[in-house]
Amino acid sequence: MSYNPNEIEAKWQKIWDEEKAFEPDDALSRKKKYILSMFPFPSGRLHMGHVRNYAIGDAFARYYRKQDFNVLHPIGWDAFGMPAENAAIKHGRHPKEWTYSNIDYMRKELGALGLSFSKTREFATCDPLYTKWEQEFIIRMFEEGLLYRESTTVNWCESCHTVLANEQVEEGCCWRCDNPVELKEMPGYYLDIIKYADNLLGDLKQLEGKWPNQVLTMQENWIGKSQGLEFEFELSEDSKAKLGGNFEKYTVFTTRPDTIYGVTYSALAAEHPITKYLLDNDLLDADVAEKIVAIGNMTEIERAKEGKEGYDLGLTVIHPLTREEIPVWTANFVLASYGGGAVMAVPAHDERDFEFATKYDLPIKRVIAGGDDLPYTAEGSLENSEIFTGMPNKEAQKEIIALFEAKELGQGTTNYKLRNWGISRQRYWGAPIPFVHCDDCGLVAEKVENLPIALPDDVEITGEGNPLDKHPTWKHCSCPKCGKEAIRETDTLDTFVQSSWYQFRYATNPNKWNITGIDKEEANYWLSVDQYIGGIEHAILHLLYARFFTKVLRDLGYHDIDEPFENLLTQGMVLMDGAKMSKSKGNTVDPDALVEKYGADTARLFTLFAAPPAKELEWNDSAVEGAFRFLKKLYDRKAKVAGKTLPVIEQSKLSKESKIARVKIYEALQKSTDVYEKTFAFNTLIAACMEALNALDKQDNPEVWTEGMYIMLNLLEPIVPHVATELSEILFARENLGVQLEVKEEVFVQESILYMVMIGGKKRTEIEVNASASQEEILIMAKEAGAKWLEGTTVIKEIVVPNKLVNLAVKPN
RNA sequence: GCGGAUGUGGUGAAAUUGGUAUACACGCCAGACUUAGGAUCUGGUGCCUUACAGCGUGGAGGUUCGAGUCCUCUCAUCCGCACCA
Repeated sequence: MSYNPNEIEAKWQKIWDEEKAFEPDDALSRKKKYILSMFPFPSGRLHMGHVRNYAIGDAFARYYRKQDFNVLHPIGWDAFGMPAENAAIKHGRHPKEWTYSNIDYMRKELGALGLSFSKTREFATCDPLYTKWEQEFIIRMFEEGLLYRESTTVNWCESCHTVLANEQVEEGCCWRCDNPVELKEMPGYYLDIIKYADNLLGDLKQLEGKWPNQVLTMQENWIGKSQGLEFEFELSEDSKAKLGGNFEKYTVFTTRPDTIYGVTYSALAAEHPITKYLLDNDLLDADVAEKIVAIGNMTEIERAKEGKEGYDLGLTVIHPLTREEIPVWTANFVLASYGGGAVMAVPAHDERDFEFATKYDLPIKRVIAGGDDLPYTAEGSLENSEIFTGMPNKEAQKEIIALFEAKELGQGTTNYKLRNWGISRQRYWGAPIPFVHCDDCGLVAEKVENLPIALPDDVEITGEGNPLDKHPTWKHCSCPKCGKEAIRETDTLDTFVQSSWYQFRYATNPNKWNITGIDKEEANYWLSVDQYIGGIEHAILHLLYARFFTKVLRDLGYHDIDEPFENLLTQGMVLMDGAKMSKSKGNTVDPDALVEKYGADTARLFTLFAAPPAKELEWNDSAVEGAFRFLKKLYDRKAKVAGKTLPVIEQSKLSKESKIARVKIYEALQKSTDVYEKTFAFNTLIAACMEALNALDKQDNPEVWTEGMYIMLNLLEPIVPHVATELSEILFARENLGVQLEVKEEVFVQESILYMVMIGGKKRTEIEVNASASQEEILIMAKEAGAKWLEGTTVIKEIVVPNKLVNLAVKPN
């Protein structure tokens, strides 16, 4: 009978289902592996990126199950989010109905791929039982002062009608819809991720070698720690008067305190309170005011493109050390969001300050020696710096901070580029933020016993405004504290909040899901995730948030884990004609059609064979055919197998071809451990199996065939589970899938070895040498064989690399 | 500009970590079987050569008996961040 993947795959999927083959052991006593592929958003259909992601994860899970680990390999649905609301607007479907019906369809698609997921631990993040615990965490964070509400300038996406976190803005545009982001002043909820910045940065060290370097450096840069001096500029008396006595001083931050004597002006952001005061009180020329307002309305990206622009504010401050009066400007390159929105400017030693000073003809004072050209930003000794003159600048940085601290003028401090995580979204399809606004009590957390605060089903979704806010009754409630009439918060949580703790939810036994969010003992047993697999696009977003949440939940006592994901594999994209597959480009391959035509095993085999997992995968229809051909051949060779168990083979009686076949088989077995535990190069393991099958085909010993198939099916089971299990069932009653296979060293012992003979570094000839030959004997043979090339030369060095080659270094006579 | 990667046949890619470069697969060429084949099987396939030889891992140097692998410089491509004071 020929290979019929659809029949075989349906059969085994049913059996695995009935056997509950992939549920983890609740005993928590065995050694464990937690294998996790990033969960999908239920968009409607799987795409090839999903197939790749889950094929990789499934290979790990099945491999470790065979190694007798207790394996947790769960799947769920990242189910809240904009597209559900867009579907509601476009097709009039309720987000909940849309989401759950998509989940039902995609669950079937995953099933058809034969993925070994736990069925009992599946959930969707929009399940009320998930929301309930998430809201509890949020309230706990509020109680601990990690969550606060504040009105500030936010990133606003007009197309999504919602606020975005800094991490969700890519080159000034919305990460989801690519619409340019606007700045808007509005209230929102924030998680104090900056409080954990140092912890998040420091723990990256634990991940070195286990996470891709690229991801580690991206996170490091994103956190953006810098150390320096923070001090205050006192306004001159005239300036204080001009500002109506409302301001005395303002704070600036510098990483270059060594250049403090080179300060020739100070610059404020357009959003700085002093700038605003001047604008609000008409204290600037009308045309200047207009231009400053225009700057304030630009995004940071737009400002960067504009080039340096600024205006004299007509104010002066006092230099803290020299007591000189220094002019104050506003400048478009000063960021409101960093370092207090004000800087000291040292044009001689900073490129931006230099460019600005040159443009506006501001003084430039050199204070670091070195080089001829300004700005000079490298190391050097101080000059024009009073008592610090002559001191190396590195040393001066410390000394000057010490001086500021001694005189109580400022202090050494640390700044981060990382901004606090804005988690409120003005959308319906999300987890409600569990707070209430009370006229008397202010912002009050909902009582934990009232959780979950569920979404109302009867909403009208038009795309205009927040449906929760417009709902006639939902937001009206009583204050959890005083009982008076109050208004429920209508913002919902960023969907990245859900994906920040789902790894803990899977670890909690489903029979406890209604009594606890995270079971501490189970979390401590299962976490960290031993192997996490997902796309590089989450290098900052999800992976930073999930690390943050893990640390916060640890500190709140929910578990004792420091890092959620021990090992990270970032898979490459699936491409077609060199471009990312996308519906709009029309270059997609439909997984359903692929499975229908060739079967899931071919889809999985091709995906793992065509490229190493971290690299981009270029789709190739004929290579898919090639993968299918290999499986057909494998299936066909079942006729060659004679025994039902692993035979004992007498090596010495085998033909040369049979010996080679055994070597190839055992090489593949050796490779397997390496691939799953170190290199993740599934493509090379598959290649090794192909080589083994080719070598088996060149001989006809039934015992060698039996041994070969016995081992090879075991090795291939994680990759092509259906056909491997089917053949194992037919040939070996599946006995070969459960055993620990051992490498037989005698297979690699050779009676004679082929040595390459190199003369003068060039490959010249080969010699066949008895395995027991001594080094001297080998050299004599090599010289005989290479006599032709040794004529007229003297051998000056003889190298014998055991089992490989002889190299004779020569010089002409 | 800063940071991270990657450069190997016509293509996707290997190379036990310093030891016969191009395994495995796709494609291509030839042949077999066929009424036919976009099916299957067999053989061939880095470049230049009739052959011997020579040349070949982006480029230029270096270390070494020996370099795809180590060092220095350089070029190209991709990705991320981007006025962070």
